[in-house]
Amino acid sequence: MKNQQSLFESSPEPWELDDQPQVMIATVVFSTGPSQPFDYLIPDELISQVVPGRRVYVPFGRSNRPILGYCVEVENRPLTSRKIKPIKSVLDEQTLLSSRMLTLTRWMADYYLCGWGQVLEAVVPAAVRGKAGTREVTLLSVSSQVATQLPALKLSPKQQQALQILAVSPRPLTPPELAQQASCTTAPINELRKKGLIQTEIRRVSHAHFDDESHEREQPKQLNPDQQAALAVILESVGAENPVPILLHGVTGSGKTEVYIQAIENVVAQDRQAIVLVPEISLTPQTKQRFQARFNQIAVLHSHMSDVERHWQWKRIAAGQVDVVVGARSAIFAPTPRLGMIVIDEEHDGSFKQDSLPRYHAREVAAQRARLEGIPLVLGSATPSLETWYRAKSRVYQQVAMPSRVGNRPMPYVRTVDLRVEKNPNSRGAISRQLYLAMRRTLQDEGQIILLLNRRGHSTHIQCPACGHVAECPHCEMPLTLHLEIATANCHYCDYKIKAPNHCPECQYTGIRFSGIGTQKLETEVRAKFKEWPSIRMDSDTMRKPGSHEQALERFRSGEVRILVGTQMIAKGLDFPNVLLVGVINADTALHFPDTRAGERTFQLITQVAGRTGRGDKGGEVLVQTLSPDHPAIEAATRHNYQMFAMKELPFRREFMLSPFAHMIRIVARGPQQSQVELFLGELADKFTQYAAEQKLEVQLQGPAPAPIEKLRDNYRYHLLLKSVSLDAMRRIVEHCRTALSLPKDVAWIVDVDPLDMM
DNA sequence: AGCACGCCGACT
DNA sequence: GTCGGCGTGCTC
Repeated sequence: MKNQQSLFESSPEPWELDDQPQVMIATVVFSTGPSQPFDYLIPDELISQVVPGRRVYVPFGRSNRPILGYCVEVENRPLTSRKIKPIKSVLDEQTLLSSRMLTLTRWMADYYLCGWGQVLEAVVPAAVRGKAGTREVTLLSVSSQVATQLPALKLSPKQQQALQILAVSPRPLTPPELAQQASCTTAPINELRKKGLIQTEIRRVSHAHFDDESHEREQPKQLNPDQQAALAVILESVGAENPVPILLHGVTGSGKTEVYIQAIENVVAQDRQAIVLVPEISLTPQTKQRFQARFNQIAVLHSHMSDVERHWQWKRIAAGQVDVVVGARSAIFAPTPRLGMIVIDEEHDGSFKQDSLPRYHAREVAAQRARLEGIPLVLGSATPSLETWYRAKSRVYQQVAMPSRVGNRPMPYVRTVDLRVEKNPNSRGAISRQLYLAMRRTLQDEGQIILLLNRRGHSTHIQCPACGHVAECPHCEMPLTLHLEIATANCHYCDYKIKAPNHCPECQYTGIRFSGIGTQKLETEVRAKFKEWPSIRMDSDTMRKPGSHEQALERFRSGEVRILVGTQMIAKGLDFPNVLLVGVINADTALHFPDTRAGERTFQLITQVAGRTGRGDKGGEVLVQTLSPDHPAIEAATRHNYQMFAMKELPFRREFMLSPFAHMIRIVARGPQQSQVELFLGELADKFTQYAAEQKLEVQLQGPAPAPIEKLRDNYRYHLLLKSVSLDAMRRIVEHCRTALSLPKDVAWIVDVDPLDMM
């Protein structure tokens, strides 16, 4: 590797090179420990096995303890450094990463400031690394040579018989099989192996098999002119040399999925594969069915998959047997051998950003992968991220719009309900008079209703009216949420829970108050007000069991359930034509978060959930309850006006040097002692400033300041924001300071490049 | 990340 | 005197 620090002071002069013996050297990276690459000598006998993308055991450190690393490069070059150790052995028979995937992961390590090995560990599923569902078997056979001279051999009776049986066996046998057939123990068999009369082959076999159920097939749908135009743009770039990513900006219900599918059909017809990324919660049976009905070989990668199946699917994909891979974030790493297109549906969705190491954004990784493979990337959304929108406006990306719904259905009519003036004594609770009447009307018209409330639990606030005491998590100092069904007060940031208090723990007053509304309380209110209509609640509390999601949606689809209450998991992708009313209980929940993306998130959530109605012939309407009906994000969402939202939001982002006008790196430090954490991050900030000045790097520093979640699981948290037009400048600073500052005993810090979440 | 090396305090 | 505390620094 070029960037590896040499143990020698200088590399040999050109005239010395001829005399240097050329040797095979492998560059190896590790998933733990030091993040820089290390060179190892490849022994002659391993030359054919040591291949980039396979794992190797190498001696490491003074004690030469064997550790596992990824070979990322093999090179024939003169032996320059004195200290080079040989590779011990090779673990994988097959390459885990193609050279393109190695390039991609290398880019990720550079971009997201983490070790290459750490990236590889995240990209290759644990199930694949652990070879889940496979087993090593020993297969015995007799070589044809030995078989011909069989009668001439002098052997003990048992050995004679075992050898005879093996010689006539149509397939190789395992030792226990042979022992059974020859009715002997493995002892005589081992004797034969020792004598070299039996050939031994050790093979890894898979026991897993997952049947491809046959699926009902569907024919391509007729496209409307907008869809045809969009498809044409995408297909044009399928054949292009270096296609530019395409933003498919289509309103909810405009038929984006059909466009993706027909584009992918074209790719598959050319014997290439496609990857389709969808948000975590959109990975529903409907999504799966939709693709299964149109493609022969698809792999759906979801989080509730067993290790054995995950490994099996990975192998199928790597073998080129899969045409379309559908999955959440990590499906971007699917080992498709001839990738022809990447589609990201709902590209604005926050679940494409990983919140653990490496903190990548699948959209950015996809853009990079598409670039490396020279293939189109299609980004679809009704509410594009401002990053993507801005790139499209600046002609970095191409844009196609689908401004109307399929079948020329109108967009649903959206009204706001101003909660500030709503003071009807009949409507105490979460449902305003107006929403109540609309619900009544909808139910009488045989329609279905979706109610969105983005807070789970029963009551979000537990406070004593006598002394003012608020029930808080002792580990996170955040208010506890009452969960009435199990009579507990839970922390939503860690797993702390206590029995629901019936008196104040401070002053013993027995009238402790539960206020603030969650989905659970809303459900109770709905049941009380609409006794005769069945309802169902979907949030992470009720959808815990595998299959419960499917079951709940099926009950709603069938019409058995008329009212669906839920958190944001019901805001996306659902396509039920009989939903005639959507109610947003509180549009402001996300609005007042101390986060620069609060407006964007609110706009997206309202627009998305509003899109769940008006999908049939009976139209649809949306009621948005809010305390701030004049907020630009809410106003834009009620008018289905993305442009209006973007034009309000972009100048703000420009002024405050926020994405997409600048890059940001967020540093979060945490530790059990507040002063220590604060002090450390202060020192780090000083180091940053100092180095930036030294190197004349234009970087803006904000903080250190307490993070919005100041304490989490007994750890105090502080953060520091770096902003700059040049991501490279910031990366250099962080990289430099990472080594220049020693870390106090129990303080840890993380680096988040292009953060989405500021909590 | 581990692990060796090293430079100081309480024991046989 | 030496056993072992954990504070630095190196690992191809």
